[in-house]
Parts: sequence; C-alpha cells; structure tokens
Amino acid sequence: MSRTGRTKGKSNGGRRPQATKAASIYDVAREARVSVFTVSGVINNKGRVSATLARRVEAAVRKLNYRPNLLARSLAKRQTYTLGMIVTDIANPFFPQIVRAAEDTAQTAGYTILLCNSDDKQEKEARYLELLLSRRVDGIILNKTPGKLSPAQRRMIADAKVPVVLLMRTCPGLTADLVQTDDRQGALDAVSHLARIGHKSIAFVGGPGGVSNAQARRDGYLFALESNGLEHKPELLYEGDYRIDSGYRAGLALLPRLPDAVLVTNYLMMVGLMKAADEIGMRCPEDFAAVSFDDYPWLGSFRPRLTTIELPKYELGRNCVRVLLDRLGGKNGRATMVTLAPQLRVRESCGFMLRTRERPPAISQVLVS
Amino acid sequence: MSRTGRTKGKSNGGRRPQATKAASIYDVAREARVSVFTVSGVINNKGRVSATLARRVEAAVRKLNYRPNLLARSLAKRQTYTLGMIVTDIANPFFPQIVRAAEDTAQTAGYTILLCNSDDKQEKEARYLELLLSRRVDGIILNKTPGKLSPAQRRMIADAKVPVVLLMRTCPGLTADLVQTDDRQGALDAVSHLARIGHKSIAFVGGPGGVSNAQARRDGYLFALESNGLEHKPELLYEGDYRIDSGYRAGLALLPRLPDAVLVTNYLMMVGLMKAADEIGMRCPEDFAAVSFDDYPWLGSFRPRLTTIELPKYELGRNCVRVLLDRLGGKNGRATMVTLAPQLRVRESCGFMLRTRERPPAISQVLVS
DNA sequence: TTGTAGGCGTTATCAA
DNA sequence: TTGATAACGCCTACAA
Repeated sequence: MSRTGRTKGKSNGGRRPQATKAASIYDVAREARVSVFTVSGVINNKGRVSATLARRVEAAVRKLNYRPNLLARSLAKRQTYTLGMIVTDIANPFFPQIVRAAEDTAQTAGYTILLCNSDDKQEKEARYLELLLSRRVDGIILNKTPGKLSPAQRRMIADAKVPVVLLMRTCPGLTADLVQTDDRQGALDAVSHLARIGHKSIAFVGGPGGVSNAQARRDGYLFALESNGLEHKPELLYEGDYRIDSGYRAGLALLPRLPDAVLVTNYLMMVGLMKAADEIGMRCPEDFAAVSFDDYPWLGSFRPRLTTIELPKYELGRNCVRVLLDRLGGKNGRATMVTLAPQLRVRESCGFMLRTRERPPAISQVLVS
Repeated sequence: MSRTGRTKGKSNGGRRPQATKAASIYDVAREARVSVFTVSGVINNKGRVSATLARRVEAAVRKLNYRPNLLARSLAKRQTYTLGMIVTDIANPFFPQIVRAAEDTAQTAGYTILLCNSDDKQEKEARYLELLLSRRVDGIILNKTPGKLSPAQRRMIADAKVPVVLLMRTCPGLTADLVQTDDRQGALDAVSHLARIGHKSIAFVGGPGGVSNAQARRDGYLFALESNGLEHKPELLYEGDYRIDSGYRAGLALLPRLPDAVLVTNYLMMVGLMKAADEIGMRCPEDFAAVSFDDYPWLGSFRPRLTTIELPKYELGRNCVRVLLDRLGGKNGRATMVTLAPQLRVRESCGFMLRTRERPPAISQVLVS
C-alpha cells in the first residue's frame, strides 16, 4: 500500500467532525498538491522551493493547523535539540539562577533543558545519565556527585559521543569541559579580608570531601592563613555537606571555641550556623565575624547583613551551555576550562564596620554594597 | 534491500575498532538469532518469550551494550514520558521546590520534566506552549501569565489532547485542572493575626492584576479588614508584581504613611520592602509590623525573623504531576481543583513578642517556630 | 525545482 | 511462542 493512501481507511464517513489526529507532513502535501519534499523544504525554509508552491504549502499548513512532530524530526536527524542538566538539587538556592541562565541560553539557540536532581547520590545520577543518553540528548551539563564515574559509564558516554560539561565539580578520570569559579581565590579573598580587619583565629566550615570546589575552598583557606601569618588550628576546621543541618552542627561545634571569625563555604550552611549561634546566644558580628559563599538578592535586607564571596551564577549557567553548543558546532579540541572570578561583597557580618572606620581598601575585587 | 542487511556496507574491514554507531534492536536480534519482536518482548518484559530466547537476547544486549532509543519508542507509541513545565521564573525562590517536587513525582512514574521560563510574558509563554506541543509532551504544568489564551492556543491544546494543569493561577476561558493554595484564607489568617495582636491600620502589597492568586489574597485582606472591624484605606494598598523592585517601591510609598503593619504577599516583595524600610530608617517590628507570604528555611536565621503564611510548595508540585498522571491514566471527568491550606508561621516581624506576653492562641493552623 | 523512496529505531498487527 | 512487516512522521540522497 502506498504511503499517501494510508489514512484512507480512517475517514469517518459522515459522522460529526470529531477530534481528528494531528496532521502530518503527508496531509499537508496532499492538501497542497505537492510532495513531502516540498513541504519539508518550505517548513525548514531551505529556499529551494518556488514561491508559488511555497504559498500553497503555507496555506495548507495554516488550514490543517500543521505542526511538525519534533520527535520524528529528531529521530530522522539524530539530533534532539535537548540538553540534559543534572544538578544535586534545584531547591538549593545556588542552582536556580544557574539553571535559569542555562535555559535562557539554550532557548536562544533552539535548545530545551531536561532537568534532573541527583541529590548527590551516585545511584540517582547513574540512572539519570542513562536516561539522558537513551533520550539521545545532544549534550549534558553535569554537577557531579562526589566520586568517579564507573568505567562502564565512561564508555557509555564516550560511545554515545555526547559532549559533557562539568559544572563546579571536576570528575576524576573524566576528561571533559569544565565550567567553575575560582574557589581557591574566593576563600583566599575572604580570609585575607578577615585578617586585614584584624581577626586572628578564623574557623572554616567546608564542603563535602571528594568535591573539587570544596577542596579548592579549603586550600584557599589554608593558604590564606599561612600567607597572613595566622596559625592553623585543626579544631577550627569543620567538614560539612553544603546543607543547612551540617552548618548547624558546625556552629554548635565551632562557635563555643570562640573563634574571631568563621568562613562558611555556602549559604545553606551559613543559615544553619546562624541558627546555632542563636541557640548558643552568640551574635554576629558582635561575638564573631562571618563571611559566607554565594550571594543572594535578599542578603542585604536582613540582619546581620552577610559579607559574602559572590559566585557569578548566571554566568556559570550561560557558559555551560555555550561550551556545549561549541562542541555541537563541531569544535573538536581538547577539554576546555572556564574559571570565573568570584567577588568579595563586604557588608556587616565580617565586622568590618565594628573594627574600623576607614572605607574598605581599594582593591578592585572588593565591592561594598 | 532487506532491513537486517542494512549495516553490511558499513563494516570497517580490518580497521581498528572505531567508535561505531549505537546498536539498534536489529543488531541485537541478529546477534541473538531471533526476531525484533522477541527482543522487544524481552526488553519490555512482556513475558511472552521463552526463557531460552530471553537469555540469548539478554546476552546479546549486554554484549552490544544495547540501549533502546527512547525517541523511536516515543514516536511509535505516541507517548514521550515527558511533562512540560512553564513557570514564570525558576530563579524566583517560590518555584524551585515546586519544580523539585514535580520532578521527584514525575521521575517515580518514569516521566521527565522539560523546564521553561515565561518571565510572565505572554509571548514567551506562547512560544513555549507551541514548542511543548511540537515535542509531543504528555502533559503540561502551566503557571499562567496574566491574561487569557488566544482561541487559537486553546484550540491547539484541545486538538493535541494534552492535559494541562494550572499551577497557582487560573486562566480565564480555559477549563483545566487547577492546583493552588487557599490564598484568600492565607491573607485572612495573616490580617486576623495582625488584628488580634492589636494592629489597626494594616497596609497591603499585592501581586499583579490579572493573576488569580493576587486577587484572592487581596480579597482575603479586604474581607479580613471588614470582619475585624478595621477601616480600609485605599492609600494603604499597593499593587506590585511579585518582584523585588516593586516591593521596594511599595515600601517607599507605604511606610511613610506609618501603618501599624503591612502584609506583603510574597517574599521577593518583602525583600524589597525591607530595603526601603532601611533607607527610610524604619525598623521592623519596632516601627511597623510585617507578615509576608512564602516561607523559607533561612527565614528563622536572620532578623527580623519573618512571620509568614507558608505555602506548601512541595505539595503543590507533587499534586500537579499527580493530577496530570491521573489524566494520562485515563481519568476522564470534569476539571479538578486541588486547594491546599496555607499555614501561619508566627515569628517576630509581626510584633507578636512586642505586644503580648501570652503564648499564641491555640488555633490549629497557627504554628510558632 | 520537484518528486520518489529509503532510512531513523521502535512498537504493534497479523500470520504462521 | 515467534516472525515478518507495516506503521509512527520526518529528513534526504538520488532521480527526474
């Protein structure tokens, strides 16, 4: 049976106009009395069609309310115009703006974002990775869970020839593009700022082991202590997991040791630490100074106004997609690394206003808001 | 040429093992010396295959590292296992947890979420709506922009026979399932609480006109004033757009009129209002009391500790997907409405601690944290 | 410039 | 139970 005749048996002889199935390219072709080639050419305006036929096709498209089936197109072209994005948890306020930026950038290029939450669990991540490949996404943005990918996973990704860009976290054993912030520098700036103000014993609440940015922040902290001639006291270093509760526990553990200041390496842990401070009855910045990572629009509206190391979240998301699009565009070189500069935002929690009446030092990276 | 022979011409005679294209179901069938029917049966374990053949198929699948192409499957089954979700802006902290819940719930049922941001612009929304339909999503979660859908859009959706669930905002002219919170009740609770404490003149910062939940919150406010015997002063009512800046402007406009209290109908506007208060030099709760909508884990850690009307965000997202899955499961009745109860969370910004020494009244919906 | 026919990788129908 | 074979809806060499 010829292709064009395939709907004949389904004509609803005389019954009332019922919801018919969506028109296909064949229906349009028949309506416009042209071939599917012509229709396809018009739709993807490849310009190889005469104006007359094009008009006829367009009329038919409008009449039948034709809308190309992107699934079929993807299958035929082996390209889905879809990017997979795996983050630990979109509900962590660090991610929404990154995702937003990724979506914006992707959308501009005709791509769509499939969002997944790994909860920092390798098992969930593995499932999603497989799913994304099965769905034939064109690229993957991966905020890797701690730990490496299995050889099978690496082979899977390589076989699929899908570009992967790592977001904020490297993955041992996986050579891939990477978009991150300069976390070592961020921690360094934070500690240097605290030292400059006069704080001596500076505590540190870090991220989970095995996460590259946590390592970098910790390195920056340790290096900064040393270069500022401050003693490193191991009992002032706490390893958290970037979630509220670990920050709370860190507060309970660290604050009773009466550090001058504490550097908390993300916002959620800072939230937990402040809760602990409340319970203990210590106030910031009067009883201890604090600087945290990640800045948010609401930080200036509540007390204590947090001094932070702002990470350019929107830029992170945008660059992830850009890197991916470059690869999809045929760029074939070795793995790229984009490292964005963090920025110290001085407010009040660091005790700056308490300890000095000067304006902050004129360092270009310092910004008072 | 027969189907099974189609890859013959591509054998790379003797060259080094190069990245070959992914195995298809035909390859597996050939390897296992069975038909594609058998392979398909095993993969989707339809149980109609003998154990012997099943074993052979499984071995072949492992050997070839076969992974079914979900695109092809979707095309054939006319089902994509994908849900589209259009929110105004994932970077608005109201949405991440809703999206997270939707993703969790969807994932459990084998569905994936395609995320879109409309920025409250009808034009962007329209583009996304078309895109989602072209991609043949199985269902759509829609946080509608103000304004109605065009007749063409409504027809488009109806023709596609794709279930749509509205999130937090009704859409005039569109009969669809709806998942929302009881916003009128929320505003009512907030104002009643303020009145109970003794506040007389209560200002209001509302959401954008044309958004149903903004209307409901406003209705609740007005009704609460009346039923508490308080005068409604139009100059204490400000219409914002749920974004920070409008809250700021609201603060500049309202606070100089020295209201006893102000009800701000979302968090972002509250952030803006607090900024305005800072600039004006008014303090909360000493100079004015405040209650806002939306609760977040960090609100208890900073000052003033906000008294809020918590909206069950996770439940919202979960119910959206549930409603959709019900429809996909064949549920065919008329439009459903799920309305979730908000909850007053008393902290300090309402001035409760200032004005009374009693414990809060024993109303079940009141929760002190 | 336009048309024809085969391929994309599944599922589903109908015989065997 | 299995196996051919036709959809699914689009793209695209290759022909005309």
